[in-house]
Amino acid sequence: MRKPSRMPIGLRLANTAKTVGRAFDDTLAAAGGSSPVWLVLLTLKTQAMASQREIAAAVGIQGATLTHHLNGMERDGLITRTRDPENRRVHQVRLTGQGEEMFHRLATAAQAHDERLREGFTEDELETLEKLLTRLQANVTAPREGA
Amino acid sequence: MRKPSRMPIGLRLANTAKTVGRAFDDTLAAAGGSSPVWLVLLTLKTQAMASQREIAAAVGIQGATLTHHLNGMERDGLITRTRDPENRRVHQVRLTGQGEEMFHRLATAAQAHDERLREGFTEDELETLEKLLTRLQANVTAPREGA
DNA sequence: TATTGTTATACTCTATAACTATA
DNA sequence: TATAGTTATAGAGTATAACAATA
Repeated sequence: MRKPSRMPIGLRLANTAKTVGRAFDDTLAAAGGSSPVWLVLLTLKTQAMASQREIAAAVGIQGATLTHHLNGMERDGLITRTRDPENRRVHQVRLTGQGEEMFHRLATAAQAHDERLREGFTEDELETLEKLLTRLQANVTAPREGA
Repeated sequence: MRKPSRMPIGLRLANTAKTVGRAFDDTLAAAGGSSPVWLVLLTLKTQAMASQREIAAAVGIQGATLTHHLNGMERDGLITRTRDPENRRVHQVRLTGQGEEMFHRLATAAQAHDERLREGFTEDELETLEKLLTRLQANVTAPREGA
């Protein structure tokens, strides 16, 4: 006879994500950034030639929401937006020097956060955790019969 | 030689929580509720005699934020607030009949969500996941030398 | 017509500061 | 003075709908 999990796994996940996410937000804020700004910068550096549609998809937000963040980032001198001469509908988003600096500052902060997070975990445990999280996400992403 | 985790675990956690959380929000919304309302109702049913301070702590929000939600829930007829005659500073929050109904509706929705989430997981895996999440949270909750 | 992105507007959750009532 | 809670205000993140520009 085994004692079942006493708490819904979704609630456990939400609690953990809330606590960890707030700690991360604090870390980013101390470095002068925020979570969406960091995700946008990371996407720009990782997927160099991304259109705004692609960036929004990568960050997991709507296009209009991305525009909102890009407006702020442009105002703060982190990015520039210019039209693509090949297809003038597309706006090319590029990092400025300040944007590069911000990226590196936030990358450092993010790395410190992640090292703190990993403390006491073995590589195997991290891999296990990552796989379990992926499966959890898949369960919710998979199309349902009813939908 | 082992291949290290390719993605920061914090990012993996945030992604999963975002996807799963949104699915849960949709589920609750379809049942006429929301995440904070569900957490408040759950706390009221679980810790019967909670003061607002305790409810706020259990839900993980500030007192003023809780007041905001309770105002909405009172307006919607889910709860009543009366002063405790023993200590008139304390407000006793109680579920109305409608509040009970809402609780059961959301509980059903939450259970369905969690069953979907657990699909394909063994009890052992869920327990492992729960323990790993708890350790992750502890890493961020623990006091730092620098703080 | 379809696609890319912006503008206008608004909603939800959250928070801090100042306040009232009570002890 | 200290505690419980509320009010006023604001800010961050997100979203939808309507629109403009381009293809």
